[in-house]
Amino acid sequence: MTPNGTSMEISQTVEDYLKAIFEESNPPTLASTTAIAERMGVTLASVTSMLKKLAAKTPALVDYRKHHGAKLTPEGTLLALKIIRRHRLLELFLHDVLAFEWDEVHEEADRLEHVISDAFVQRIAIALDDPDWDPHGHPIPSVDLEMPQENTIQLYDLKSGENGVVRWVSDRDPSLLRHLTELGIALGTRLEVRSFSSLDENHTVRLLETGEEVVLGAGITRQIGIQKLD
Amino acid sequence: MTPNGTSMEISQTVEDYLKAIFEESNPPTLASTTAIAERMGVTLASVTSMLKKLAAKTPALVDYRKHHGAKLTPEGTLLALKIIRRHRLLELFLHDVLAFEWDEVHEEADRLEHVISDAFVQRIAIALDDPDWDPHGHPIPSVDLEMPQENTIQLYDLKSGENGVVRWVSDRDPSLLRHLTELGIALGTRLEVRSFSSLDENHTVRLLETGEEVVLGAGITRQIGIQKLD
DNA sequence: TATATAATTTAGAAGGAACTAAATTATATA
DNA sequence: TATATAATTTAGTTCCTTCTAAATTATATA
Ligand SMILES: [Mn+2]
Ligand SMILES: [Mn+2]
Ligand SMILES: [Mn+2]
Ligand SMILES: [Mn+2]
Repeated sequence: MTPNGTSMEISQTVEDYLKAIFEESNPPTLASTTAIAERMGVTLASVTSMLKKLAAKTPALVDYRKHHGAKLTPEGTLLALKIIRRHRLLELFLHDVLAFEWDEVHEEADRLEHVISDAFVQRIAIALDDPDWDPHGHPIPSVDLEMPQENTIQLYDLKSGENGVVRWVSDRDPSLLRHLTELGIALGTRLEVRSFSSLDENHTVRLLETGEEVVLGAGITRQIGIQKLD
Repeated sequence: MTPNGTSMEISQTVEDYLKAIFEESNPPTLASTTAIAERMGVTLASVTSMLKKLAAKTPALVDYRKHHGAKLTPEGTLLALKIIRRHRLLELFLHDVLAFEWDEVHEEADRLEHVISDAFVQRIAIALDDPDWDPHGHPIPSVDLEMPQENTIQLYDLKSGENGVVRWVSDRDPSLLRHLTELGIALGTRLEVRSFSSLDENHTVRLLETGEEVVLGAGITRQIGIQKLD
């Protein structure tokens, strides 16, 4: 009997697949084989064979539609949330307690998340006072795996003249995070969109704290989450 | 180019073998296949094939003598020390920072030691102020992999009438550690051997702090390291 | 030295997770 | 609807690590 209440062993690899499928399946859609393969850095063939394995387990961890993709079953979702909780708690712990920069924590957490015990998770959760958000502003599932809700849009979708606060930033690319730090953009930064050019998809944005203006391409504005103001 | 200056990947499994060989080879002796197999909880056949692999690498990590056992080469020794440093720093970190009990840390560290980055090691070393001893009194190799020296004997070898201080305790068996805690034996505890019975190998020991007398079998006295007093 | 016992090695197989190359199915476009 | 292209699956291997069972070598004892 494993900690998740089912009786099966979950390998590190399976944990990573579940997380990838969770992150690729925006509720209505199925996660495509290609998207999973890209995210995991493995071959399409590897993904196919893993999806078949995950679907064949009892209970099934994914619902797999041949040639169309897969989505998590309720059991798979719980396991994914459990790993995401570990990942995000670890990130915050590394950041707040061990003084890692926000561009360093993701990679480290990606390895640690598979080996820490439940006791370890519990202890860092206590040390951090049961937090809701990780260093990139992503919600941390609670002990009973409920996700804190937030209401955000991509900076990309903020219209000219609108104001907002930075609520989350993608953590997949450390160099993006370092770049934002240099620009003076962090969680909580307030800003106003001055203009958008549909030609090159550049936003010109004014940072309200400093008054500075910066020009940001879609490669950046799609990686930033905004809560609208006003 | 890996951090150890050689160009090869070391799997978690190999790391565990190196550690086991290190711990089983008291300098003059070779580590026997049997001892390694027992320590690792694998089959003799598995050990043999791994020893052959480790000896075949360039540079060789072990010096393997068919039918007699193996010992680490200088390269293997450095790798082993590096892992042992991680292990012991982790144990101390778990104990001092995350409030793990001394009987809980070994198992957790045994998993974490293989996945933390050099940056993580460095940061916990700083947080702990570059410590010399782990929670069980074992020496922590320094950054340049030098072992702090200590001069201890097994409590088993302390003679009737002699005094000593507890300097280390084996951490392999959590129940032993909990038992010692209950008896009031910890690192730093001073004691005097009152008597030894060669019939059952029991020591009768007086704890100097409390004056209490306890009877300890060889299964315990061999797992405790003593620095002689006087 | 012969023999029994213990320790070790070899041979063959298996499971998990990945890969490449070939085959198939779906989708987009003419 | 036919065809081209993209996405996915299948088949067959490989690598790593472990295992069991059989064979071999070392050591202890008579
Ligand atoms: Mn992350
Ligand atoms: Mn991961
Ligand atoms: Mn230990
Ligand atoms: Mn280990």
